[in-house]
Amino acid sequence: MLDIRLIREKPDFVRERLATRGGGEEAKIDIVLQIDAERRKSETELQRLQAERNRLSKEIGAKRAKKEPSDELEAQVRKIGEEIVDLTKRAGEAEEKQKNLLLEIPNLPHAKAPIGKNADANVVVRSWGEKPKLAGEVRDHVALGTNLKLFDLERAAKISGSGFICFTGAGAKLERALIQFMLDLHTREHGYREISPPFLVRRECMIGTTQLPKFEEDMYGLENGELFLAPTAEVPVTNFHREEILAIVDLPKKFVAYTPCFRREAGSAGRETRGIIRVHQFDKIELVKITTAESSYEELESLTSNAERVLQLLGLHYRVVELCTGDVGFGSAKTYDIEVWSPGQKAYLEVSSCSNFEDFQARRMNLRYKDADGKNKFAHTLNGSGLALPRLFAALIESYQQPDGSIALPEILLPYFGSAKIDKVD
RNA sequence: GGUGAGGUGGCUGAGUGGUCGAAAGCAGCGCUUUGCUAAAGCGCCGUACCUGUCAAAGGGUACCGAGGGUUCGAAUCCCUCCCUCACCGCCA
Repeated sequence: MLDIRLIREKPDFVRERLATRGGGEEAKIDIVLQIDAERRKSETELQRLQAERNRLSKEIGAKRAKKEPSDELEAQVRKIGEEIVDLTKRAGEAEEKQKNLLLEIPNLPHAKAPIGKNADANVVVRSWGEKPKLAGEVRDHVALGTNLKLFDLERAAKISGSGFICFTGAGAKLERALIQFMLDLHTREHGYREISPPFLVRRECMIGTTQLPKFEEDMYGLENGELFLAPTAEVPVTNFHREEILAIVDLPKKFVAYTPCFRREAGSAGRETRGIIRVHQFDKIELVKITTAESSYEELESLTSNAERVLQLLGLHYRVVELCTGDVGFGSAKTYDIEVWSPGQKAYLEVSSCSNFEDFQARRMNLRYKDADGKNKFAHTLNGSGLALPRLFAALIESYQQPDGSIALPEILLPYFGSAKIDKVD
């Protein structure tokens, strides 16, 4: 949520930054300003009347104490009371309207973000490693996985419909090994605290991390829209400290969580849907940070490199892309996507999206910290996958496939997986 | 699911219709005294919003779990809901 005071004081600046997203959101600014002016007018008048009522009520109390008549004053206050009822309703409505509108205005992209309409304008900021030189026929993860029975998409569909994965045998074990490997890496070497959160989250939390109200059709809801299946651990973990005031000495907070993620993927039918690349349920390791305004961009760099480390240790080629203004997510000011190379797709697959939301989410969830001067400030929140599993799984088996159809796993997984290769159905 | 107890400021905890945004204590901050430490004394010390201003000071309103109601006036009375704790039942 943008700060209404910023909108009030620098409307041109806000409009200009929003316009770089190319979504026409800047048109909402005039409406917000108009509602804000109305709201404040009713509020000021309301408060004037309340002050008057308080004053007269005290007089009535004083008169009664002295056993003097107070009928006239009481009639006066009764009349003010009626006006207050009316104005309270009007002020309340204006506030509600303003809040709802503010919830639908996206964050301002960072001042230095590359300007552009869509993903074509994203900028590759670095890449690591090289595309693997594979001997013989290059198979994609579906062929490899089917052959070695690492997952079973047809039976998953029998259970849950299309867009679900059922890992089996060595595939299930590899999934588990990767989870354990990543959790150990982030907790032991990168200093994150492990959280195992609930997967069902309340509506307020979904609003807090910006999945709602705009993207409700992409979410799985239960209990009449009061609970949702979390589409990412970002939701439960970032909201962990919602409505709190943290001590500055406790910042940054760094959390890592392993959870399944549930997404309807409405409207993305046919896009990148082959195999296990885009599904309704997938596992993910998520990194979340809560920090100060001063340090959030530094923390974004380190968070991104913490996620990259997973690919480096697994020896997978990837690149890091900075998203342009037209491609950054609704709540984000700045985002790096980490894209792993998939030999099977002959394409880079997004396995992590590392974002700094600045105070956009914190304002929605009223998450603050007390700064060095004892003043309460909205925290800055960040998150990124570290990493998303099915795509990592796909890139891994494709990159390490052998001419005979087996998979030679990177050494670092040995203690987690228990053997160096997958060469037969288990 | 049932029964009972309870939700007041960073914490503990008073307050049962009027001058209560709320006693007191603890913690925190500042000052004084003091050889150091300690202790004592004095003062300050919630949040949001509106207004005001270059900025402030200042003024005002709201908030005692949430939402309604009664009343001239509600932390206080009434209703509904939520949450926490304890015990019972059921259950992975």
